[in-house]
Amino acid sequence: MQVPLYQAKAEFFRMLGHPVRIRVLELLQNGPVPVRDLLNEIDIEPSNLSQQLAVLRRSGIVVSIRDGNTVSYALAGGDVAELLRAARRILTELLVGQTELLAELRQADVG
Amino acid sequence: MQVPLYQAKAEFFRMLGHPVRIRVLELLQNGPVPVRDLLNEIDIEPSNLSQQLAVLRRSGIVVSIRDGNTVSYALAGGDVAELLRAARRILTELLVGQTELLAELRQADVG
DNA sequence: CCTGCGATTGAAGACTTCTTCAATTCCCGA
DNA sequence: TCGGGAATTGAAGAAGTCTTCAATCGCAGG
Repeated sequence: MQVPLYQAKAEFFRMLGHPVRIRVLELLQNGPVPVRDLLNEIDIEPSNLSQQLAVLRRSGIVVSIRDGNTVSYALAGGDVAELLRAARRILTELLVGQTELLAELRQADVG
Repeated sequence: MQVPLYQAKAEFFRMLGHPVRIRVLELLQNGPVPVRDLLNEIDIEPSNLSQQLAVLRRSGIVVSIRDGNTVSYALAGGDVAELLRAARRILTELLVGQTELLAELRQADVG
């Protein structure tokens, strides 16, 4: 392997590290979606969406399918859902942790 | 929720998007590890490691524990292992996809 | 108290990534 | 073949992240 695995992983996570890209992946989870519909959901300029779609395409996690005048995107394979679920689980813990911390800080204010 | 969830997720993934941070999380999976040992494994300047550890700490995914003169880091909670496994599964698919693509390109060269 | 080691911090410049713009491609229908 | 809508591209400035440096903190031992 030319590229060390931990670097490939880091690149992979960086690819996920953008709100629009996350939303797109979530929207694609029930099958292909036309760019037009993504634009409807996401409230962003078309060219910006295209840029983000290009990032996803380059990584290989999605593919684009042209049908006449409309282009649709679809997940390339695998269990993206599972990844996002795992992320949500951890994220939930982290946010709970922060809430508790916040509560303690408030206590400290009062006490 | 003040911060939309998809933005929190994006920040979370961005936090993971660095080779050193990934390695640290992997090294912490069997329990706390002193900074000294991390430095031994990772080949990076101490101050750089500290910066990356600070990123992890700020996100809440790890905590630091001081014992006399040595500081150790530990996972704050949850199933980071599962997340990394899910990531590896997808990553493997993606890399296989790229390898196949490469093979096709070579075919095209010959044919 | 002072020295030294382990680790952290803040700041600055190099480097990446984001957003936006104008220009372009692709395809359909007239 | 021309017009027009859908989507993409390339480029440029703004914004963010990385690496490194010197300075600092905290603690143990002399």
